[in-house]
Amino acid sequence: MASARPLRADAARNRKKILDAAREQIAAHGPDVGMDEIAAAAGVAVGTLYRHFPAKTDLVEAVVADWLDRLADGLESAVARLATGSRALEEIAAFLRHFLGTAANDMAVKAAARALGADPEPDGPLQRVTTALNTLIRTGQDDGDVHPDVTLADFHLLLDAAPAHRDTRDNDRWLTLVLPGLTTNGRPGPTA
Amino acid sequence: MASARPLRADAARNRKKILDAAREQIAAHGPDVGMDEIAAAAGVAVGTLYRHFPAKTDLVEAVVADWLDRLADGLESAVARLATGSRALEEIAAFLRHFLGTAANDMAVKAAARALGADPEPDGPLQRVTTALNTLIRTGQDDGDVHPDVTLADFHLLLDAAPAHRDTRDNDRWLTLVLPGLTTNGRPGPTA
Amino acid sequence: MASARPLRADAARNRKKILDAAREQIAAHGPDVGMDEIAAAAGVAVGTLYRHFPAKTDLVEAVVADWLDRLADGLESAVARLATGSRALEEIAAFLRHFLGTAANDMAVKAAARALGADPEPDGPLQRVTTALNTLIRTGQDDGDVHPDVTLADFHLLLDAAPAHRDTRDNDRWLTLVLPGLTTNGRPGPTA
Amino acid sequence: MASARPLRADAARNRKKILDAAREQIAAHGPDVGMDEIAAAAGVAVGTLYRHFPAKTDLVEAVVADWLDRLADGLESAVARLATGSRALEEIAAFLRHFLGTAANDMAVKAAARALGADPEPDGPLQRVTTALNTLIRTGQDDGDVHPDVTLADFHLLLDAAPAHRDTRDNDRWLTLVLPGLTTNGRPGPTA
DNA sequence: CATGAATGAGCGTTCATTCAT
DNA sequence: AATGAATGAACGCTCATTCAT
Repeated sequence: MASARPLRADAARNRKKILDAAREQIAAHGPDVGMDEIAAAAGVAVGTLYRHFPAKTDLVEAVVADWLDRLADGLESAVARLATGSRALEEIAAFLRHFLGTAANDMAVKAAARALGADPEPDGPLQRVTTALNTLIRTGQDDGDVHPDVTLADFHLLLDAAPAHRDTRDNDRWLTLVLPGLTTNGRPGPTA
Repeated sequence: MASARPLRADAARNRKKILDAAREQIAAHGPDVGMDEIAAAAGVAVGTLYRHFPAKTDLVEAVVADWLDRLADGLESAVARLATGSRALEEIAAFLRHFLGTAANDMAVKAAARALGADPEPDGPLQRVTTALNTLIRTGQDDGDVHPDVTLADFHLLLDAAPAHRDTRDNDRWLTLVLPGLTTNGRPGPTA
Repeated sequence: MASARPLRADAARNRKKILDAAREQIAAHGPDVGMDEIAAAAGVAVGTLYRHFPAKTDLVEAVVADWLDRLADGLESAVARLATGSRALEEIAAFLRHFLGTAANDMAVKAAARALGADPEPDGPLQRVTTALNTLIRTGQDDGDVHPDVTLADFHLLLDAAPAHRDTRDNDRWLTLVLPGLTTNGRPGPTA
Repeated sequence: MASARPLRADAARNRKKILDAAREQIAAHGPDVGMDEIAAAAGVAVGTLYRHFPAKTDLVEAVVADWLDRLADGLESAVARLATGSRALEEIAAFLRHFLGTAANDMAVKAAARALGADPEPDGPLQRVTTALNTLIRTGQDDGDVHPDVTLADFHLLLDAAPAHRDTRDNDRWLTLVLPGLTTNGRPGPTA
């Protein structure tokens, strides 16, 4: 049972072009870029855009889902690395750093992170992110690195409106400030 | 000799009504609310809005300035309390908590925080905020509580990304996570 | 039976200030200047402006009437000079030249000339202009200078289309082109 | 390879409908008619207006250009007729008469004539008008009919604010009054 | 009477969305 | 299925006019 539509080859190609163009345009000019501009950037007509995404909302959601997919890929790789001796806290830090870097995707990412709090439809990319992140957190806690009261919700809280600066220095500094709160070292908590 | 124009009693009342309505509407529906809606919420006609604020930009800026004014008041009180034995770190925490609470102002506040990085016109409310916050930081560092490498820019970084939730529990949790990074305890830094 | 209202001294002064300001502003920025701008230029508040002229139309009409008054003054002087041997055709030429010069009043004058076709309320300034101009025409025809078929309507026709340039050279050239059609020399007509 | 875009059949039809409606509306109610009114008169939505003419300015310019195009057609036909024995002065008179008749286009024509003094972009309709008119003038001068000092600028002067009456009688009379100034008969000039 | 703040219809323009080609 | 022209509600803003002070 394929998910409703197998999608012809050229249609799939168009879908990708649109998604890429949308990400770029939204990143470059904020979420208020016109549909026409996105269409032009994708090299298609508006009509085509609407054939793939019935409303602007749908397009934005698809961009976010696309982005979450990549995040999930990264996180699952991180989880895999745990088996080869990598330390969970370091992977978490790397994830945060990567998130902020990607967040050069700026405005769109905000909406994306906001979606982190939304309904995680089973098997959706959000579910994969959630699962992988939870694994990292629990492992980090087992290692004694991550503070025992840390949950997924904390990441939501921190990343919801993460600094969308494209300045690496700012991102690094933000990490420096925020990481202690997640660790046993920085916050000798109830369990310590 | 008031600053340029004494402003008639009823005009001043209207100005306040508009500012209040604008804050509420922007908080409720984001910065894209129509001027007509703000006017309706304020119980005046659009023309009146424009008499007081020549362009939407000016209105938003005024809302932000208004909010910064209150922040400055709070911060200066905090600075004053230092003289009576209050501890700077505690005042900083209180300030952050207050900021998040006020930030039920939601979207508008974001713009405000963003303005923290903007040009601090001398004697403007931003200048007052800056000055007071710097005093708190420096005092906290002299107390040995605040990490020596913390600067005003760090607050900008953190507050820019502050969760604009109106949930007190979330706000408290955010503070718990973020505070360690600002202290010598949480982050035994280079100086320690 | 004074014409409805004797008008207090200061009110009369205000009326004049407004009229002058209106002429200047309309001349300078076209007939679309805002009432506020005219009021400001007159040094009064809009309300005062509306007390004197219930609608913008009335103000413009008053400006035109004012201008016609001056024209009438000039024309009546011209008529008076006929008695001392002045030639009517020359006076007509002088009048046209003066009209064009005044027309540096530009846009407003157009409306004025247009009004020349409007209802000439008895004893109004338009009536004076009409009477004097008719006298000049008839005298010029008696002199054998002005073509016998020329009427007041011809002046309306020509002046309606007068170039509202402030360039004297253009005005002189226009006169050169137009004058022959009004004379027996230039147009050896049916009677000649 | 048409000039940039071939334009779909229906789009071209709409463009014409809009241009026609604009000419009519502007003629009827002056250049300040609302875009909505023009759109309604054309039987399209405002958006369509803006698709064809990005700003009101562009629409008005197009109306003028359209009108100049027709003028140019007429003038070039006149020039062509010179070869078949037609007299230049008569063609000039016919042109003026036609201009005034067309000028029932009223207000729009004013702007058009004003444009006559504007930059004659090469190959634009204005250029064609200029060229043809110059030919007529020069030929008329060679014929000994048109006064030797007459130039294109004189036509600009006369037509700039030509009587936009739609009354044929008025137009004929205006021509009668103005023509002598352009001829050697009416104005026995320096050369005569 | 003068003042100037308030009114609100109207304007030019944009843009998500629809639909004829 | 793709195209891009058409739609029309909505927006920010202006300005002649009214009316409380």
